[in-house]
Amino acid sequence: MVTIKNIAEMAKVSRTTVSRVLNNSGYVSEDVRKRVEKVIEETGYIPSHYAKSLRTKKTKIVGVILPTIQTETSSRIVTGIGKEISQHGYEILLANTNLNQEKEIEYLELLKERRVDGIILIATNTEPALVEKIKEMNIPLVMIGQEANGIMSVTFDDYHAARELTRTFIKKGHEDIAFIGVDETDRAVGYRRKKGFLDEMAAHEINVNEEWIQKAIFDIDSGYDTMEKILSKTGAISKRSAPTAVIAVTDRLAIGAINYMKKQGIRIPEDVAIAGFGASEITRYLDPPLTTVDYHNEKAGEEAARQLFNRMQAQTQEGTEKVVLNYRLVLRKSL
Amino acid sequence: MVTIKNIAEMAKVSRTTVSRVLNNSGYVSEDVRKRVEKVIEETGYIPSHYAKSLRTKKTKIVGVILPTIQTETSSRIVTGIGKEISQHGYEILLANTNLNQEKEIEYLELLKERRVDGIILIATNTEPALVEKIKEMNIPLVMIGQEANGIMSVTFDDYHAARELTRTFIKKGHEDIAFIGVDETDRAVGYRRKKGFLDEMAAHEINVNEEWIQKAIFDIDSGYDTMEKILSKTGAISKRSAPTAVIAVTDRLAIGAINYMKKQGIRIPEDVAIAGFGASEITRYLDPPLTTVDYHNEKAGEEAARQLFNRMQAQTQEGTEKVVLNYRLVLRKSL
DNA sequence: CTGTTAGCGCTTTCAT
DNA sequence: ATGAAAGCGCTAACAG
Repeated sequence: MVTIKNIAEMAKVSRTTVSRVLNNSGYVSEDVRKRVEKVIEETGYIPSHYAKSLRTKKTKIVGVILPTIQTETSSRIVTGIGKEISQHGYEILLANTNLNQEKEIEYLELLKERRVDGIILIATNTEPALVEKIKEMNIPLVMIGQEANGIMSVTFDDYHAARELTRTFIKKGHEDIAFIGVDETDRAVGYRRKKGFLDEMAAHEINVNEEWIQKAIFDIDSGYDTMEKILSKTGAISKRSAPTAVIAVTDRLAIGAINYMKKQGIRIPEDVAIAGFGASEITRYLDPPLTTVDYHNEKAGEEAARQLFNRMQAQTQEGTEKVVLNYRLVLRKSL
Repeated sequence: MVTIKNIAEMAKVSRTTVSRVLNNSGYVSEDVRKRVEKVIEETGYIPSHYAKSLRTKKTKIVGVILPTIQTETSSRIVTGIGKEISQHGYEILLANTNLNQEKEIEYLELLKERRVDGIILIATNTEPALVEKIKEMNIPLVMIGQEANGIMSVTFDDYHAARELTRTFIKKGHEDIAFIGVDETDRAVGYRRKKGFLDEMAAHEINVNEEWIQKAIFDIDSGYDTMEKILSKTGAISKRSAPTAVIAVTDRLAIGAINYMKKQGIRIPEDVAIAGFGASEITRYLDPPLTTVDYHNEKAGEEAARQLFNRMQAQTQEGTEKVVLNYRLVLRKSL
């Protein structure tokens, strides 16, 4: 592999000079520059980025830790991050935990070993062990999707989105609304969306039927099963014996629920209205098209990258700006 | 940032010794090892991976170039790659071209600059400029999804998958089959799948209606539009005036086509049968569930990683093994 | 405008 | 069993 030293010798200049033409820094006379460039051209020399890093203390890499790349949310966020950072000559080092929470901490260490300039964490939880680890890392880090004390974050306005969505159902005359949620260790998806729903119901003084509030896991089949469970419950509190509407905390859960209902001959939205969260591409093409909440995931990725760069420039570890992105209700025929 | 030198001083040993305990290489007496480990523990020292790379000439990074991460194919492949390489202490450096072909070549240079140990390219074309660039790169590289002379690859058996799928349609009594393809610069998806279709039709001596063979681009709406176009054509060659079946080269195209047909009141599969390729998750949950071809994308990623490691170990740049993965027809109600 | 020198943090002979 | 010395490829004072 040809090095800067070889180039210097061949062009009969010093390594410094070669470095200067490489980086367009300092003075280099035209003819020397030409000579050096010619040699570089001929040899196909490509400078070693990590040798450079050793001196400059900058790897120009940001580590991205995520629970899985196989959701539209994640892949859109990663796309957004990539767009923003590539403009600054940065690249993404990918750390996929495959939903294994322990690996989040492992990967933080790994990324430190790699001396990444910053980290973006697409989080699914805010467990103390994780938060603590992040704080002792001493590397600029921004979290997406969850927020925690003293950590920079870009989050979605889950609470208000859930409230507004719920309000929309209520306005359409629904009172018997079922809710398919997920575990509350996921503060954003599990806790806040549910709280938004409950608070809005309470604000309208509508009783909720506890049996219609169920917890699922993150996949389509679970939406199916959970819907079955809900419909098997009689409405002890409610006037009616079955809900007229369902709010699912993700589009996939909603799709599963719809599948179960269709199988039972329940018409959507005539018999039961439904909505999800996430605005996954397919929701537009479902029959009927699914009402959902668009969170601008790609923007979130871009924004997180911008925040990260801000912090990286500001030499300080102080300040923990948090940005909360807005959302957009996508009203479609399912409601 | 604490370095190996600091540790050495604090433990009153040489850097060499610290290095030895770090890497479990050579002899280190028990008490010295203990002493060093204690200091490492106390200081929270984490060795710099790229400083190590500078000496060892191994970055333990594989670059992954892909057209977009926002398809299930890509994200599954990346997951597969990640699983395989993380077992060897490798990480993924992500290079997302966002469907900009020129960037493929740009990123090859970038990855070389980063001195990645190997590259996996999820390819959408095999243009001469690209192939040439790859060959002069002198870095182990395996291509996924496309194949080219002298380049290692992991590909899907598009040709036979298309033939078998077509045969299945024919066996069910279909002769008037429309085909929604894509541009043939994509040899795998555009050319091979089409060729498989045509050859199988020819083998059964069934005439194809040229007007029912249309070219789309890679999105759902294009499937919709193309289906509209096909149904607007009268069947000049065929006995009937409209196709009784449609083969779309991707699931998304099929979904678009289905949406158009549903809108026209065409029943599936009673009036028109349809199938796609890719086995995207949603196909199971469509109404009716979509017949499709499962290509085991995650396995493809793993396999590509394994091939890459083989090549990286074999010091030679010789040999260009190509593996062709098998597929699985997923027969569902849409056919 | 150009070169000399030193050093980033690590590993690897080669001695001892 | 441990250490000294050299060097990986690059950049950054500092001289001149």
